[in-house]
Amino acid sequence: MPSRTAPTPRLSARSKLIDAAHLLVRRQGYSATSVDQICAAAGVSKGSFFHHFPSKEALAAVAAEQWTARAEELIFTLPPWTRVADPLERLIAHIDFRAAMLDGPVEAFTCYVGTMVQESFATSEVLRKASDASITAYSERLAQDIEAAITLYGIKHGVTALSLAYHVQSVLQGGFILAKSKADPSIARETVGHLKCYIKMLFERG
Amino acid sequence: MPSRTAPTPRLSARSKLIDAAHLLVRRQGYSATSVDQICAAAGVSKGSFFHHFPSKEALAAVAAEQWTARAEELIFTLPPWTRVADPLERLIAHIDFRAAMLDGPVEAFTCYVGTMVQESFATSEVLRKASDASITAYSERLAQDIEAAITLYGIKHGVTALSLAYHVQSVLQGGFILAKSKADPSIARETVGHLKCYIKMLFERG
DNA sequence: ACAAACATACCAACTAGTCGGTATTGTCAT
DNA sequence: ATGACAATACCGACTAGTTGGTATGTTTGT
Repeated sequence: MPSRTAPTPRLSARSKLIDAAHLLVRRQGYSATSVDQICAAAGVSKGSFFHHFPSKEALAAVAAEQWTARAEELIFTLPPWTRVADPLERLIAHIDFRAAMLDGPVEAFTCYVGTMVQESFATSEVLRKASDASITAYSERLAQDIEAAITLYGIKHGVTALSLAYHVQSVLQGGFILAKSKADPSIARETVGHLKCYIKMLFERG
Repeated sequence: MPSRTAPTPRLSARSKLIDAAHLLVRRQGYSATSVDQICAAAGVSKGSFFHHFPSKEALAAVAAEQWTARAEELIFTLPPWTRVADPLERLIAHIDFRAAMLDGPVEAFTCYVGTMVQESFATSEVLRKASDASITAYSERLAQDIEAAITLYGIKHGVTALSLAYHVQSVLQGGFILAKSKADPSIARETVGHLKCYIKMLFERG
């Protein structure tokens, strides 16, 4: 005799909660997102929530780790241009890719950890560090490609790879804020255009 | 006979509430800041709060206007370099000034409206528009100086004044996020350094 | 049988906002 | 100057609903 309730693939509640956290926090921010909301969006009961996570803060921190993994895959692994041989070409393709992502509803391309750290940097070291880890991982990964491009082509003004990688992060995060305030991603694409222009000038043959 | 209670300069509760909102929202974000907290920080009762403002949202919107006025004065009027004759020199001085501001505790130099819009863009059109108005006002004001510099010296790649002004905003806002995640302003100064480098290259004689 | 996964009912603390009232002010006739 | 009067500024207790988190179970896979 089959059980009444569906077989419910186990361990899925956990990842559904993380997905829901990504979705809701990107849309409303961390504080404005309640545990009940996350549970409802994930289709999971509150008891289940606190079975998997000791607190809302703990879920948010795990969701930050997950966000890093997701970005690594979506931005540094899956796209075909990540296998382009020339590192400068790869870097420019990276910028173009980030610009192309800036389309559709704002909450679909903005950054989970960037949104979260704004509200939590002063009140939760756990969340601040989780956000920092994600941003740092992205920047250090990107710095590898930049470093290779510098080695191959040189760069003006003694710019360092890691510093430029953080600058890329900065322009993206700032672009998200402008896109939010205008409810329109075009301004963010424009700002990333400036970034591309800057990088190309840095690598131009003097 | 003097009255027992102090003369209490009237209308001060209103501005004290606005100041408290700036302080607390920059530190904790909008949602995490309660009306009670704002009242306590301002030394004002809750009854008084709702006498001056119909809602928390309304205070936040008025505080955004006030933030614009404050920025206009602090950044575009008071500093002596705003009277430098050469517009390009003035623009570079502006960037240097913004970089120099990035010092001390993070919540002391970050942006009230940038923080607020992150959480409210999807849930409150009132706050989104109030934030946008502030960011737009800053950018359009800065674009005047950039326009003058372009007229005088020309610029590479057909960059427009307003677009570059928004790029400046973007880098600043992004720098704030990095500073928050690292609990250290130095990374933000570095990113503004890249911005300065970009602008100088754009205006270099070809 | 056993532990992990899930659910429901519940709690104390906190939330934005209301309400009835008091204190302080400026205005104006005297 | 002074007293009457209305308007504005201010106060703190209250409410209805929400918050993160807990306590106590039931279901499920092995």
